[in-house]
Amino acid sequence: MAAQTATSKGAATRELILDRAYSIACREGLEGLSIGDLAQAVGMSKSGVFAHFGSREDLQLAVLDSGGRRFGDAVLIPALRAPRGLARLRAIVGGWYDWVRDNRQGCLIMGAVSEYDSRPGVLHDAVVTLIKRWRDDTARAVVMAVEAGELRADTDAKQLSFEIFGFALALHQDTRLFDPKQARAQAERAFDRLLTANSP
Amino acid sequence: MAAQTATSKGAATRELILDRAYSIACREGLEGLSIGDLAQAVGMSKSGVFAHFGSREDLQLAVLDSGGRRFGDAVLIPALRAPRGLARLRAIVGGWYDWVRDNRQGCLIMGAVSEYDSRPGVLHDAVVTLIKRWRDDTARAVVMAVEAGELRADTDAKQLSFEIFGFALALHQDTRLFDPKQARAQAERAFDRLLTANSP
DNA sequence: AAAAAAAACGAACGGTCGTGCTATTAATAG
DNA sequence: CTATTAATAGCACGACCGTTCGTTTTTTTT
Repeated sequence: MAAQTATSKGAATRELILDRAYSIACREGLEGLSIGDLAQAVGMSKSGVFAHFGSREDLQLAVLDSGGRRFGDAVLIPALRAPRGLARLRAIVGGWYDWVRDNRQGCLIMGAVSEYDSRPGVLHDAVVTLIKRWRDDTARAVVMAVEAGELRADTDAKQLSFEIFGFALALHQDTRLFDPKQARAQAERAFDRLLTANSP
Repeated sequence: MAAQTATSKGAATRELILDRAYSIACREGLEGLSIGDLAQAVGMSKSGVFAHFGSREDLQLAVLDSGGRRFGDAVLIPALRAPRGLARLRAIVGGWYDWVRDNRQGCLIMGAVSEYDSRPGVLHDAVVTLIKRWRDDTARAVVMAVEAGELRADTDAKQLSFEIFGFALALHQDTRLFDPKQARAQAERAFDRLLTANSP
């Protein structure tokens, strides 16, 4: 069978479809993503698109998953290159703030949280898993900063990451509703004040 | 014509419709609210419901407006009975936290923010107006607390209300995604820490 | 009680939705 | 180059969408 190409034709177009689907879902939400619109966006027939996923729900799951990967690649992975401790925590938060700025048309994951937070189902579960992992990563970074002696020893990592999340949510909201630059400045300042309040 | 009844029949059923619409939209969002479902929920015909609003968009606007009134009645108005200053600020935040707890099936306004933050139109504008007023009320309460000497004189009211909003957003999210009681505790603590950090 | 006005109904319209099916075309394997 | 398999198109389906319109029922006014 010899060395098989990395991506067969099918997998390649599936990737293309997911790409368009992601950008539609960023604006319209996962619930606002329709197969007809998506097919038109990629220049295929509805059934052609549909065949790649088997159901709308599976499509939504795949898009959500791709959104999680994008965020990981853009924010979490780069932050892992920063040294453990405060530097890495700053990298996470800074990357996240940049993410909010750069995805001005909407953040898929934030939208998905709103859409599925009170609606049971596989998508709800997927959202919970995504956010939990993300939150845990943040808390872990806090713990390492404590261990490095860069934050007070009695710092509550869960509490701190709760507050960090709050600032990011407020930034996200204000960026879209009001003035992005001012929102960014306020978020930066909020985070800095949080760090000084917890500095040893 | 004599003393007219306060509400004609039409206005009364309109109110009933809005009531059901509100509770549907809390779960499904304003975009997930369909006239057919709504008609079934109130036991009327689709066209009967429709006639009260003239268009779906006007229905959505009316529901959003009713949501704003509900929040005002439940949180903002009661807080005005607290004396100016820190007491009133605490009342606003506490009432808000209670609101998140009591609307477990979802907050209409928070959902609307997500749905329309990046989609231009009358609903976007209505959401912005709603949030802006709400935020200004919070900032005003902060200013009065400063004037009363209960917060440091150099307190930045906009900054503080940004952070308060962040905690409420995080509370909202965690309440639905994770553990409501823990989320509440974290939000309380975050707010308290904020106040102590800014106490004179 | 009769007349006028308001409210609700029922049926239909053109669309779009997700989803099956059956062909047909394109990519891969031998 | 041929045989096999994977990928896509085309079409139709039942369901629901928001909306319109004419009719009927209910409420209000005279």
